[in-house]
Amino acid sequence: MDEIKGLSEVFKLLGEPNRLRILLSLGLECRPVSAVIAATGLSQTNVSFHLRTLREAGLVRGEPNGPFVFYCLADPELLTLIEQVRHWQSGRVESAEENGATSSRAGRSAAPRRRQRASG
Amino acid sequence: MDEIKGLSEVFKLLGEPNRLRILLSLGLECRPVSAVIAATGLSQTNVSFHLRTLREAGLVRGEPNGPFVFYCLADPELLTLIEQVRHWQSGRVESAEENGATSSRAGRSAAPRRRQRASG
DNA sequence: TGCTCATATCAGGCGTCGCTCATATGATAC
DNA sequence: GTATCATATGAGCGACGCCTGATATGAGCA
Repeated sequence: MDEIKGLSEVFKLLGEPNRLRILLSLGLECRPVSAVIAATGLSQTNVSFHLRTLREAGLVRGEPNGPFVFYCLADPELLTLIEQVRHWQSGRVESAEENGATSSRAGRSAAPRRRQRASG
Repeated sequence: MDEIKGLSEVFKLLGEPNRLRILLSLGLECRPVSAVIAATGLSQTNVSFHLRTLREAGLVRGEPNGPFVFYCLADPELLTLIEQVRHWQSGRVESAEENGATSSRAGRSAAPRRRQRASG
């Protein structure tokens, strides 16, 4: 597989808010599905669905224990990476808020050149 | 905005293969759109579309120069973060290839418990 | 064996978004 | 002013994937 494609697939997995919530709810522990449901407030089937996706991608692993299945990160290093991006993003957000006096349009990063649509 | 939602949006932006290709084609330089098109092989309008998305999200900035618009990363730190994840991912890929003797089903991370669908 | 609880899976609906075609706009040269 | 080149934008289509409701399966207990 194309390397960049494979890399983008990791990002894509993390790019779904509820899936990211699920991963972060695990932290560095192994937790039963019910704990993930309680922590995220998502439905059981939705959690199960996302956990399957994460499991098949190799980001988490499931370990049966009696009637429970405990899920944890397959590699704790992933959490470190996520936290690094999180730290970077929070810095951007704070920086953007400091520039908050600009209008919402400017906040959307106006096109580099003046441009008007004739039909506009 | 919900912090995790905001974080997932960064990942989502990076989770689109062509958008990631565009970002990586910039590297640490400011480059005209035409260079991005040449480097990625994507159509002009598709590149422009993605650059707009990246620009509005604040990941890149565009600088007009004569008839050209040069784009670069708004924060070079982003490239560092991407490369870190890339390094992590390539380690996983190599590790998975070393375990390549397993069947494709096992490679897909079988469900934690034996499960058969009666209607299967 | 039947019941309860925990979890997984299936199928379908619907919203999101990547890409294309057509076209508009800005900058420069003649 | 016109032509050319570089780039941006609008609109629409089709693919994708999240979520839900229904249901299946496994484990434990009486």
